[in-house]
Amino acid sequence: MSRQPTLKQLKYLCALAQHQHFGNAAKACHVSQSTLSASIVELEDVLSISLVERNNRAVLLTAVGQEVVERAKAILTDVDDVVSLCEASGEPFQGTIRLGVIPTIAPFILPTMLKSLRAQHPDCKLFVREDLSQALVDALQVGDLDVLLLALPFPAEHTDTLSLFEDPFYLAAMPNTRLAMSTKLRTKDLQGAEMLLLEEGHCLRDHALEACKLREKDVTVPYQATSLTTIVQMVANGIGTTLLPKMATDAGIAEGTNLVLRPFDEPDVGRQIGLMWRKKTPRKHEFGLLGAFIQECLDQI
Amino acid sequence: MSRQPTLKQLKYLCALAQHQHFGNAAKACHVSQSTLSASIVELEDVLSISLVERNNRAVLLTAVGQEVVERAKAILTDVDDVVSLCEASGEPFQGTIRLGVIPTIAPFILPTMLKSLRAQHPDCKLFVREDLSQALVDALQVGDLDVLLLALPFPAEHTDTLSLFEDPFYLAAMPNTRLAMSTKLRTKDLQGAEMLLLEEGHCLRDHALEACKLREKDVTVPYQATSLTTIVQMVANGIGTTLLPKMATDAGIAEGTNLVLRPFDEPDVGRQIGLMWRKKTPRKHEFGLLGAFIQECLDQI
DNA sequence: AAAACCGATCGAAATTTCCGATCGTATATG
DNA sequence: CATATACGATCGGAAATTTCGATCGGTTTT
Repeated sequence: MSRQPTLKQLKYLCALAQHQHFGNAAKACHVSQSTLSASIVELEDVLSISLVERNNRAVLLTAVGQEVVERAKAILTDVDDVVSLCEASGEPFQGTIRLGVIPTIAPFILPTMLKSLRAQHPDCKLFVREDLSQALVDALQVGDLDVLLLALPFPAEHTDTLSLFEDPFYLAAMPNTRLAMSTKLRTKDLQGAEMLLLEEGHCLRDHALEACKLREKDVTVPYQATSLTTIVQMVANGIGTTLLPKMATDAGIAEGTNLVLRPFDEPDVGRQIGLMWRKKTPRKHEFGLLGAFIQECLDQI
Repeated sequence: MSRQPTLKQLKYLCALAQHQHFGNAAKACHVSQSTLSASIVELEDVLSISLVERNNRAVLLTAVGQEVVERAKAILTDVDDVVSLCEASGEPFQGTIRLGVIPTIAPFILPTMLKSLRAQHPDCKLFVREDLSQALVDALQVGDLDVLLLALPFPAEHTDTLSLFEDPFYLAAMPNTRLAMSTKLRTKDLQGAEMLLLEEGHCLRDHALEACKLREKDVTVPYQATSLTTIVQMVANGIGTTLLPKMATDAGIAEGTNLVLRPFDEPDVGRQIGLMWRKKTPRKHEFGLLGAFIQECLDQI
């Protein structure tokens, strides 16, 4: 009867697969290199198979090793889910929630939300990570995050989403421009305008293009447009026009400028904001309540 | 940062859930009662929640405890799957195969099969368990068995099946009876005959009823008919008639009697024999080869 | 040729695990 | 009502393990 591998061994193996380097993986696991090395050897011994090829300069996973890593990851997140289940089993908002938020939402919601949360649920520890949608989804799927606040739709397997509210786009332009002065504002009026949008990777960019039926070539991509605030400043300096989510304007992103903010005279020009979590999470109910909580926060703004 | 539960702790919890008794669970895990008790306490400590209620005379699982047990079981079989994956990753038939076989197949195939296996794959360790289909399926799903050899169809979730061969039914009757002497044998001729079949729970019984379009009331259920050999002896003593799978007659189950064995003059009167395994098993390929191997064995009989 | 890097290995120390014995409590028995 | 029995919790010490720093042997870079 051969023994079972240990969770620790599986964890170390996953870390090794991620870092491709014994020393770094060990550091990430807060153990010495010798410990991790021995652990991997022991795992290979228990499974009586070679998982890792330590050739010159590179740490490579065997075919079987890769498969084992995949399964080990799943097992580890399943174990984490058990922990989460227990944490959440008391009243909701008692444990730790690891929340991912995209950069075009975070600055406009988090201040209000964190304040309300501390007031209403002082025992809830909220860990927030701000990153692009794809990075957040990746982190969600490997179990580094519990729930995401982002713009939908965003493709992600093994996840469920909860739509919270519509966030309409406003046109932001200088007062004396054509678009600022037209009687009615339609998306087709944007054709040929000098639109400034965030750089590749921001979902706001994609959703704005889609909502306004624009093509890539209609858009001017400014050098290093990494935040909406930057873009607003550029528009205020007459470089072009842009679209801002209502959320951002409500938060006063255009204060201190003389920009004109105009809603569209058409329905459904905007993006959908919602929550996303792993299908298998044991905390669906709590996250549903979190959604309601976020909606309350918005009403207060 | 709270620590992770250990696989060992989860294993002990599952054993406790199964035995509902600390001492017995400990025995099943080959540890002392104190060890298991402490382990459970530690697990509850790590998860900071009560999993087990030790009231008077009874060990009861908390609601959360039950959920944790479910997940723990899944995790443990996933870990076992990793081990299986590695065992099977070398050449097929090198590791241990835990095979479940139903009682109406086992005695007629296993002798030949085990002999061939030892000859062709001396490194393959075959662990065999003989039980009713439902018990085997249960064992398969919790990971106690790797693959089953049984009669299909048999409903089972999360499993795949591989049909191997048809096993026609033969009528077994005394020479001077109506059914033994009729020119052509049809299933409808069985109406009203005194059919002896195995007791409830044997799938052979159900498949025989279905293949011959018989109802429960057409059948005489003898007291304690637990094996085909017993039934054959009863028929040989003139108590009634029965159906025998060809597999059993080939193995000479009716030798030493003067029973008439007649095939039906109709197609598709029989049962389908096949393999079944968990959908998620990493050893599909190996089990496919096992199926081919079994077919070869049959050709030798 | 020397230095730097990387993973394996070893022995000692620290930690954890495990067991038997015992305790406390609740139930069954006389 | 007293005693016996069954069960799980707890404790202290022994045994097993885990962990670390130091070091080795190999390769690559300088």
